[in-house]
Amino acid sequence: MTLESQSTKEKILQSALKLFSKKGYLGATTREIAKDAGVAEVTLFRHFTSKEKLLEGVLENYSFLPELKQKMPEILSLKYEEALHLIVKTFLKSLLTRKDTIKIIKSEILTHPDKISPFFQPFLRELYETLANYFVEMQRGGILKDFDPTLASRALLGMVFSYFEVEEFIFQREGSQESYEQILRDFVYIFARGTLK
Amino acid sequence: MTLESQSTKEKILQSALKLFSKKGYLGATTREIAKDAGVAEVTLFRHFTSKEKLLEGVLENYSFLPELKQKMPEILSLKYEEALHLIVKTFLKSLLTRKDTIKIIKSEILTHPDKISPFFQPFLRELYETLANYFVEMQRGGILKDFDPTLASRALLGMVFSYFEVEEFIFQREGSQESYEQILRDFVYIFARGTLK
Amino acid sequence: MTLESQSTKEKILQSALKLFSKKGYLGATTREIAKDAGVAEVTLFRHFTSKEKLLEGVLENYSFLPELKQKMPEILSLKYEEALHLIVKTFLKSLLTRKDTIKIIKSEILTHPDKISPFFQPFLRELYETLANYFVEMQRGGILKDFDPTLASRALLGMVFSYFEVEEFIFQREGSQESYEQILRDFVYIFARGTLK
Amino acid sequence: MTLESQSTKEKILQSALKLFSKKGYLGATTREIAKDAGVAEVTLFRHFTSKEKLLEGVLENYSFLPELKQKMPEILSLKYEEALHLIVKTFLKSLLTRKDTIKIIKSEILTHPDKISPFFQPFLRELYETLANYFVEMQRGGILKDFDPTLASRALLGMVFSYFEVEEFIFQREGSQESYEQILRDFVYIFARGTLK
DNA sequence: GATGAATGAGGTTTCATTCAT
DNA sequence: TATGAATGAAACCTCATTCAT
Repeated sequence: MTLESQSTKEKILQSALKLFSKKGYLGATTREIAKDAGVAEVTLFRHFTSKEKLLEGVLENYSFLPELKQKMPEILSLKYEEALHLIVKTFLKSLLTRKDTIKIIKSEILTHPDKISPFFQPFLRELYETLANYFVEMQRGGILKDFDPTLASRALLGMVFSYFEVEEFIFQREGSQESYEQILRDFVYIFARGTLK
Repeated sequence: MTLESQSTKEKILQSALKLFSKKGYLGATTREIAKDAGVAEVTLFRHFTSKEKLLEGVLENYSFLPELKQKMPEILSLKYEEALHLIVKTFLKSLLTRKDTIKIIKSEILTHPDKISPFFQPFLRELYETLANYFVEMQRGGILKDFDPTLASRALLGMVFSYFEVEEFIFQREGSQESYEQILRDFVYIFARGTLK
Repeated sequence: MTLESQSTKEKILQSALKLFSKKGYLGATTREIAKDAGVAEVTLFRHFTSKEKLLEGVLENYSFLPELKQKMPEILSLKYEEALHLIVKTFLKSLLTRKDTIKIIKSEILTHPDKISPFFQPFLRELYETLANYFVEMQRGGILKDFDPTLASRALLGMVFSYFEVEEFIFQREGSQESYEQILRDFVYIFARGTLK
Repeated sequence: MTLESQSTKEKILQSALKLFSKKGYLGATTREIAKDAGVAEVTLFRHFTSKEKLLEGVLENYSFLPELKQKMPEILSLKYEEALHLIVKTFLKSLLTRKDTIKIIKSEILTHPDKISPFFQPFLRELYETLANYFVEMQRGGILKDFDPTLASRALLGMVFSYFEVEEFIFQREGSQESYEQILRDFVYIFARGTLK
């Protein structure tokens, strides 16, 4: 029973993620989400009270996980340029994996800032912080120049994110991890030269 | 007559831009757009046939202009780092000016790719091309290293755009030109060092 | 001027006849009638005040003319069966000529009885009367049996009208005068035998 | 459940029949149909998807039934003139019963031939056929002259239908079965004399 | 927990018509 | 006389949601 019901909820969430990301929050109707999930429309409301709660559910459920943090020890043991490469590779991988969620965030931040921001801002801050800490470490080690570490984080991640955004959403290119490999190398090369002492 | 009518059309377009960017295409109703423009709802349809045509009108009307190109001569006469600074400054200025249009593009690309892409892709390609040409010039002059010029364009503009995006849309920080000044300097510094021979 | 204006009015009436008969009174819009007539929509209202007045105009303008009456002398000089044949032939010809008007009458009598009846009832009554008078004449001459002459008129015309109706409107068969020739002969034959002494 | 729902659907169909026949398809609004049926407007759309489907529903639901066929054995056992009388009486009864449906057919055939024809043509053909078969039988028995049996069917039914049409729809006379009795007798008398050997 | 039936509110769009020129 | 621009009213239809089972 609990299992059954969990799975029902899960099915609804998956359909919602799929359809919200394809048609936007307003464009996807509860009717079609329910149909896609194979349940009656009312059942959706049993589980989520309102469409907005469903959106929240989707965002919570599929929230980013700090995979980067988990890789931090490995990163610290690598040479600077290799470390940067691992960082952006991990970042890009998570972007590709969360592509649907990112679509929703991008298209709903405008109309539901109150729903999106509280969940997305902390993630961003922590991401920047984590990377900035790494830069501070390296600056202390005398390896890097004395730049604003948070700003540099945003520069590096920004290059990657913007590239990803344009490729996937503007040019609609469905890139694979591998297809991004060389680009990441080039970005890292420029950034590394620009920040090394 | 023509003047009157143009101004009516213009008023509708402005209201549409405002409301589409605030509430999204589906979230903004023709009723409130008309009301905001101070005309009857039917009048809107006399001028645009359908809501979709209105969206097209908004996008066409407020289309980006290659202000960068116009500045190219001046850019070529400056020292590399100063040139980069002028480039990103011009770019950011246009982002801030077109903020509402960008909002619409970001949130509707998902659900109206057919409407948005044809108008946005060429602009992007030309933007990258223009900047890449500058890099090629500088590489020929022996000033820059031998990197992929288009990719580098995207790296530089990506940093700026991503920063702009996060500030304005995620952190909702209504930044002025001036408030971005130092950040642009820092980005340019990193990028310049990373690309100079 | 008067000529010009008459011709404008006439063009509108023709377009209205055409479109009312194709799409019904409600189905045809003033916009498309005006467009078909090659005038601005407002011009139509200059000439007819309202859509209803336009319908009246169409009905008046194209009203049936008692072509039968004009043929009465000839009819009286013919043998009974030949006379009947000329009568139904004349009747059918007028049906085929007025087909569009008949369409309108059939489809609008329901929703505009007040507009249609006053114009159509007198015509019918006169038609029946005229034919009945002929029957009375022939009964007095001892040629025909002693039946109700008006009822017999309606029987004869009813056969023809019903056939016409089914062919043209139900089976959509655009018949020519000639294609009806034999059918009329058969109808007349049955009716003649049924009424002759 | 099923019963409840059937009754709701039935109520809507009845109101639609009533209002379509009174005001025409375009003249009757879904709003008033729903109101007349005592349900919300949306409910109407839950059951019929679109106004056109509702029209189809009305036509299907109230389709003519070949009551004539059922009476065929009795007819065959009667004398010719009595047989004809029973035939036209049955026909007229069905016309009076289906008056509303006939109104709709008459007024919408023009604008919805695709909806009406497929449902009405087969009925007509079968009606003509059934009656023609009777005439053929009688011709074989040497009782009737050698005329085209289908044409004769249309002549007989045409007289009756046309009379009905003019009375009910043009003269708006709401006739009862009885009021038609004598007229039918007269029609039958003429037709019988005209076709008997 | 799940659902078929029902709904109030509101969406885009079209219509006949008027105003000002 | 003729018209381009504007409109109030209302059309069909859809949405998220509730009720009763």
